[in-house]
Amino acid sequence: MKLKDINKPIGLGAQVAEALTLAILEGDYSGGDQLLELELQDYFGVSRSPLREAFRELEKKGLVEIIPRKGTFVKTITRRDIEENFPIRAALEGLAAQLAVPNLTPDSLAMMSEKLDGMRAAAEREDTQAYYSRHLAFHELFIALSKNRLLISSLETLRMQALWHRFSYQYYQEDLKKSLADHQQIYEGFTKYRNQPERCRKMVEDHIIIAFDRFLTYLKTSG
Amino acid sequence: MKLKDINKPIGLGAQVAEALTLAILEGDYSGGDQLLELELQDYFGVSRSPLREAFRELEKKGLVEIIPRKGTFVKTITRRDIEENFPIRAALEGLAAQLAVPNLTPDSLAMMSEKLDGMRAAAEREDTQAYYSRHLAFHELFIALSKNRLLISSLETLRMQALWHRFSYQYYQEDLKKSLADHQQIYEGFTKYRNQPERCRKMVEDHIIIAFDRFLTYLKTSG
DNA sequence: CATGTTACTATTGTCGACAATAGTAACATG
DNA sequence: CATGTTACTATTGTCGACAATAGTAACATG
Repeated sequence: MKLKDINKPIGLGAQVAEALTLAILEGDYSGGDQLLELELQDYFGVSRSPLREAFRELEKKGLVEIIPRKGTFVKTITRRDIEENFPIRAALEGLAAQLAVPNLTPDSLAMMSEKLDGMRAAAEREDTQAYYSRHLAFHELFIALSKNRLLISSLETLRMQALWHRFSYQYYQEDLKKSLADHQQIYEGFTKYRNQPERCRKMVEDHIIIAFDRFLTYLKTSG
Repeated sequence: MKLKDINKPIGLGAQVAEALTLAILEGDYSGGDQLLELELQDYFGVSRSPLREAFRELEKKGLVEIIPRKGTFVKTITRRDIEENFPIRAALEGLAAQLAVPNLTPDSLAMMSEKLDGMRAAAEREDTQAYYSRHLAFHELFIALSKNRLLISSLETLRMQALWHRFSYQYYQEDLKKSLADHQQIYEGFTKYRNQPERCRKMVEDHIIIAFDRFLTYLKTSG
């Protein structure tokens, strides 16, 4: 029998951390903004202990920088940050794909196909929002199948930062058709190359690098 | 002109975190041990605030696990942890090598050669301790040359965990000659394949995977 | 004896107060 | 006027106290 984790108690610190994470991801703060303890203390109605705990949590996620004796500041996303993030994600998602191959079951392939259908539907009605979240879920599928917990959690952090970048450049609209075709190919690759993990790795890695290139091109032409 | 970072003030929390990090890495604690606030409060002569801050720091480094309402516990290193760590490190150090290639200067190659000499000297007098620390420095050279700060800091964490593993299995003695030959080859690879970053990547990645295999074999035959 | 309840203890969670510091503004000095 | 000094304010750092909880032991109940 498999027992589910009993739900952990969630303290004030964790709650505040979650609220602040959302606020930052949604762009309520600008890079460089200081998170003032006194102010947030009033806002959330908690004392400074859980607040500072929350700050640590945010630091771990890479959303803020804590400078001793000065304060906690929302990180500024620079182009360099993006350029540093992508190659790492490409390497690690590629690795995840490779490790996922031996764990691919008909079931999991069916789930991927399902997500793909959802993406296609969203693309057809040009619902970028829906497309994007399903696209994230698609990636999460094979990442989870890598069964490497350290890899999964590392990618979670890296991908959150990428998500944040995305929000910062919110006018960026993906070419949904191109992206869909890419993912269709990845799915087919997983079905075809069941005995070539290395090939699946390269496939996913290249996919992310190409998406990155498109993004960079967008930055150049629009900025 | 390049200005050096002015030295950041270092609070009690950071000091305690450093002391505890060393204690854990050196094996003063066993996996599963609880870090009691009251006890450490007496030991370090600080109050609980900086102590809890230190716990967060340790959690970020992956050395402890904080369970709400129960406490902070030293992580237990399992074989699975090691098995999860190595492939990620291999992928990322490989990437670091690839990114380092365009930044390789005669100077930096000379430094690598120097480190290599130090390793050779240590290997000849069978000084495993010295060999190991120089070996770490050798890797750090090309990691730094990747000039990708996110990659550098990610690898720092991953490599610390590996270091910790090593301490846990302290009877593991590397075959210094084999290891030295490997690194000699890596150095030569960097000098020869200056226009083949991909090749350097594969070279370093394979190196770590092979070292990992040796380690696993050791675990099997000795455990 | 099996189970439920209560009381107690050890520990973490949260709070508000005071200390220390960084940054700034006003003033003093030559 | 340029620089040094002092006083003040806003903010983070640290502390000790009380609250809440988890875990255990003792007891009660049928």
